[in-house]
Amino acid sequence: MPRSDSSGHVRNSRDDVVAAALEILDRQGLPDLTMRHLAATLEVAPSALYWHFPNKQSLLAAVSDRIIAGARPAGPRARADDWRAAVRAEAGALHDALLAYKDGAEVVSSTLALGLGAEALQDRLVAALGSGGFDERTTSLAAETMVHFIVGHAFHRQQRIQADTLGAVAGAHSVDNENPVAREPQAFDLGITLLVAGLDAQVRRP
Amino acid sequence: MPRSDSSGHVRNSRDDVVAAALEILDRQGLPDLTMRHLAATLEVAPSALYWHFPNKQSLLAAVSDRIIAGARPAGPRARADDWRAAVRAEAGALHDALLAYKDGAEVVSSTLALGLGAEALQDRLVAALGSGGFDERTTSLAAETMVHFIVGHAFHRQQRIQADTLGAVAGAHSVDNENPVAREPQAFDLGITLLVAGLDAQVRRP
DNA sequence: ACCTGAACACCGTTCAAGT
DNA sequence: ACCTGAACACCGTTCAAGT
Repeated sequence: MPRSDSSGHVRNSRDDVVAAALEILDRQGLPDLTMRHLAATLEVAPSALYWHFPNKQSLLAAVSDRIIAGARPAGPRARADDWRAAVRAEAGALHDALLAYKDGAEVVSSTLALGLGAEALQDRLVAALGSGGFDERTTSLAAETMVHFIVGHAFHRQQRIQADTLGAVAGAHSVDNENPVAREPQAFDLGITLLVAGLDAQVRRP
Repeated sequence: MPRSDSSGHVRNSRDDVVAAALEILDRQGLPDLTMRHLAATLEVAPSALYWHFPNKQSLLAAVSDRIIAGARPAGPRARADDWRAAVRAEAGALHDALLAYKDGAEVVSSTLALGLGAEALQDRLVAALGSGGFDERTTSLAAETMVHFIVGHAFHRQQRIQADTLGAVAGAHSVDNENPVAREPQAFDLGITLLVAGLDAQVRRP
């Protein structure tokens, strides 16, 4: 929450800026998340944002980190020694977090690719894989593969949701049965199943 | 190759435009591939490009399709019944194609996510999986998972190459032994191995 | 079939200066 | 510690008109 000083001027903290950015992202989408638009929302000049962040990319990195930090595994906590359950829970939580904000997957994807922040994604999967007894190399590689799948899948899916939203206005046809978005959750689970099965095989025949 | 008409004016075909775009991409990178810069290269006004393409995204989709079409499996052709070898060959070829042009993975990634073109990527993997005897659903899901991995991995890697290129100028330190890019090819193979092993398990216990 | 010219409505970023 | 004002150097896209 922004505070005003003694003269009534509103002053923003770095967190205020990130929160406002996240709100624009979720309500309007990434194309509308411009420095100028964000500044207008905060009622400051665009140049004021550069006191908080050196450039737009680092702002987006902060937004990414916040999106990922919001990932919470649902359901009962997995037993500490059940790496399969732990991986499924973590992957599902991360997937949901990316879908929680409009264009969330795209923002995280770009931040990830540029090598700024978002390492939390991989770190959490590495931790979930911990009790599997894999060597370090296999663990980090498996985690990386899963990150690519999770982010790629969420990105792709979020785009289809948006296309469907526009198409629903224009096309006006759409049988629930054929809705490709509706059967997506299963597709995500099956992808994770495939990766877990691959790791399983790796364990038994190393 | 552009042709000139009787009055000596150069006229560009759609293919000329794509070729010029691909050249800018490879030499200068995606940030420099602007409609205005591309137009200048072709010695036309920026608005001329809109006779060939309705917008920039569709231009990038055409560029993506060309990048993917350049993927050629290396080595001897796999036996028709060996889906594991076929998948490995196809995945490797697609990976190499994405890396063949600067920022190639990023261009294909965005086109893919936006749902314009680049379906050839998934189609080729579906074909390679053909002799595996998987049901249609498993096949298309496995192909999709692989696409996410291949593109995500190549994107990530291409970004690190660029960071290293810049860092080499600034940092001036870099022991070959610790070079993270150098040990990447193996990482890619291991990821594919994981996915193939997962499918293998799926075959035996369906 | 392919292009020009001019305009519209924007961008991210820098920097000296202000409180 | 946080912001303003003004400027720089760009963008993608549209559209009437030209050959």
